[in-house]
Amino acid sequence: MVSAKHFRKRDAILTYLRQTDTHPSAEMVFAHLKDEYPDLSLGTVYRNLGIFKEQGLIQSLGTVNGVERFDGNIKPHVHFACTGCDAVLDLPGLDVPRRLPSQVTKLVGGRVDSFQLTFSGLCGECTNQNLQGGEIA
Amino acid sequence: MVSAKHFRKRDAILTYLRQTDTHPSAEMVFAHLKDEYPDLSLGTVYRNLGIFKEQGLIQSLGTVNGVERFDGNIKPHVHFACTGCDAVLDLPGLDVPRRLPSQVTKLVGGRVDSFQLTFSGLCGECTNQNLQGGEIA
DNA sequence: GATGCAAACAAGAATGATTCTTATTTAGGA
DNA sequence: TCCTAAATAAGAATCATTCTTGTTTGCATC
Repeated sequence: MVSAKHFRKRDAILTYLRQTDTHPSAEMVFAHLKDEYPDLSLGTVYRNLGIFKEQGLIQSLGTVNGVERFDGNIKPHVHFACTGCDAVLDLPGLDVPRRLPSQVTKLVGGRVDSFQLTFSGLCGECTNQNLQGGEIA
Repeated sequence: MVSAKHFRKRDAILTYLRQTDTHPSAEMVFAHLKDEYPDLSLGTVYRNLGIFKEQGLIQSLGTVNGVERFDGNIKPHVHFACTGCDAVLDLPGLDVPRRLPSQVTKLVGGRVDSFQLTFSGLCGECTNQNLQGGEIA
């Protein structure tokens, strides 16, 4: 049995990361799983996120507003980060330049493992809210 | 006089960021300027980096190993981060795809302000060290 | 079924980067 | 000279993240 009782919480963390498209932080993962696993601790989430990252099962998107965000989808793809609501969205269908990594390898003279392309700005929702309300402060 | 005595340290911070290509952290800026300004405080560096960032005079490259790195060059360009020695290098001459931002704007339905493309891996120096010594631990 | 071991875990302490607070100093104008 | 606002130093406070310690769980062996 791959998913023994022993690994229930660990599996739940990984499963959630693979299901969601919210690119959650450790805190967000914790909040989501707290209902189903009332005795889950934030430390356990952090530890397992670290393990998954090390194993290459998930990827880190770097920090948004000082908080690290994670992605269960490890295929290279492009992200958009909203500076208004801190949402992180996938940008599917955007082709990532294929030639670039090998160009980089030549330039650096080392080894290129991965890359990360993130656009940032205001998402549609935040833009609309700004236009309607006008109450930014 | 634009650069009054009052703004000496502030100017020094910005000037250093514009001169160097090391993409320093707050701590690194502080260490560099400490010689010339012995009574500079780390808090002043942080505060001014924040101000510059807000004013768009510098850009943040996000965190490398949990530490935020800054760049005095605000023109869009590509970076390489070495996971071995935490160096961050410019990759000049790499063309950033021009069509992408407008594509993103359409997809997101909001506003795109900037993007960030960072490759990561082992730089040439770290690769050589690994090959020679073999002593990674 | 009892025993021992190793992985997983909870809880909270500790760390480290970053921000905030407070009181002081400086520059420039009235 | 006096006043005001910006800049500053120093250290306290905060917050995300990691580490430590002791406990529990599952599994293999007896």
